[in-house]
Amino acid sequence: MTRTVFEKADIVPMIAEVFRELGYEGATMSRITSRTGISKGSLYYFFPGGKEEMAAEILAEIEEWFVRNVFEPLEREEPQAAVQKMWREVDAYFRSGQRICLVGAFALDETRDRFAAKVAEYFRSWIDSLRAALVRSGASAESAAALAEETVGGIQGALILARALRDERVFARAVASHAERITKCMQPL
Amino acid sequence: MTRTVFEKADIVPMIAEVFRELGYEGATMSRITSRTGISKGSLYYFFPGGKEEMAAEILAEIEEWFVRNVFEPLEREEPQAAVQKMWREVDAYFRSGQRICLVGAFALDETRDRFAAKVAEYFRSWIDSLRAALVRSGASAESAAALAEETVGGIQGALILARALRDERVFARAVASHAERITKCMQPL
DNA sequence: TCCATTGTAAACCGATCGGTCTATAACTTC
DNA sequence: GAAGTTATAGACCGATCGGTTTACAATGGA
Repeated sequence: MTRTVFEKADIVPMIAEVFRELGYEGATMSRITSRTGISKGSLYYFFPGGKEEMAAEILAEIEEWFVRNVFEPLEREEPQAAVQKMWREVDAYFRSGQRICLVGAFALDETRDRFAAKVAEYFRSWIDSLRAALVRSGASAESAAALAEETVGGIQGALILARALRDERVFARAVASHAERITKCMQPL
Repeated sequence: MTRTVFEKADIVPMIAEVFRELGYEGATMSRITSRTGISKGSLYYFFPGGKEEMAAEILAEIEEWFVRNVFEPLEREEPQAAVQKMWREVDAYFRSGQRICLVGAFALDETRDRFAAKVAEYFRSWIDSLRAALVRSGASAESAAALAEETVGGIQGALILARALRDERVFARAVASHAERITKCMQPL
C-alpha cells in the first residue's frame, strides 16, 4: 500500500485542471480523485469546505497569477513591453488555445452566481489594466476602453472557437490580429 | 389533480433554457422538471434516450434555427441585407447579451466530446456562411475569412464578458463594433 | 523511543442522480 | 360509451453524489 504525500501548493493546480476539463458540476469528487490520485481524505483535509472551497481557492490562485504576470505589468511597466509580455503569458497560459479559461467557463453556467464577484473582478481587472496601458501609451480614453474590452472578449471567444473547432490555429490567428490592432493603437500613424 | 399536456415542439425550447442556465451536468432531471413543470414521465416519453437525447435534439433545433434565419440568408440573399439581418437575429436570439450561447457553453466543458460534431458544425457553418457573404460583396478571400472568424469569435467572447460583468452593454458595444468593421470591409473606401 | 502532528486511504452516510415502471387521465375512433 | 391510444404523474430503482468518519502511516521533535 503506497502512500503519496501532497502539498497544498501542488494540488490546487491539479484540481484546477480537472475543473477546467469537466466544469464545476462535472468535476465530481470521484473524478477528481481518479484523475489526480488525491484521495477524498486528503481533499477534505486541505479543503474542509469541499468543492466550493476548492473552486474558490482555484479562482483566487488564477486571479493572483494574472495580477502578478499580466495586470500589474500592464499598470506599472512600460506599455509596449507590458502588452508584449501579456501576449506571451496569455499564449503560454492557455497553451496556445488548447486550454480553456476556467473563469470564462464559470461565467457561463450557474456557477457564476456562486462566484460572481470573483468572476467579475477578473475580467474587470484585465480590461482595466489593459485600458490603462493603452492610455499611458497615448491612446484616447474612448478608443483605449473600447479596444481593451474587445481584446479581452476576443481572447475568450477565440478559446471557445479553438476548442469547438479543435483547431488551435484559430487562437493563434485571433491573438495575432488583436495584437496588431493594439500595436496600431499604441503607435498612431 | 391537474394535468398539463405538452407538445414536443413546445418542450424542446423549455428544456433548452434550463440547459442554458445550468449547463449539461448542472441540468439534472429534477431541476428540469421543477423549472419546466414537465414530469419525468413526460420527459422520458418524449426522450427515451434521456438527457443525452434531449441535448442532441436541442442542438439540432438550434442549428436548424440558425441555418434558416442566419446561415442561409448569408449564403443566398444580398450580402449587405443578409449581414444586417444577421445582426438583428443575433441580437434578438441572445436577448441583447442576457442569454448565453448553449453551443459555446457545450464547447467549453467535456460535453463537447459527446457532441463534438454538432458543436463544430455550428461554428464552421456560421463562419463559412459569413465568409461567403463577405466574398460575394467584394472582399478578398483572406480578409473575408479572417473577419468572419473574428466576428463569430467576438460574439462568443462578448456573451461571456456580458454575463461575467452582468452588463449587457458590453454585448451591444461588441455587436456595434463588429458590425462596423464588416460594413467597412463590404464597402471599401 | 515515544508522542504529537500531519496527512492518506477508504469505509461509510443520507441525499440525489439518471432512468424505469405502473397507474391512470384525457383524448380518438368507432 | 367501449376500446385503444397518447401522454402525465410520481413511486421506485441501483448507482453515484458530496461529505464525514475512522484507522493508521509517516514524519519530526522531545
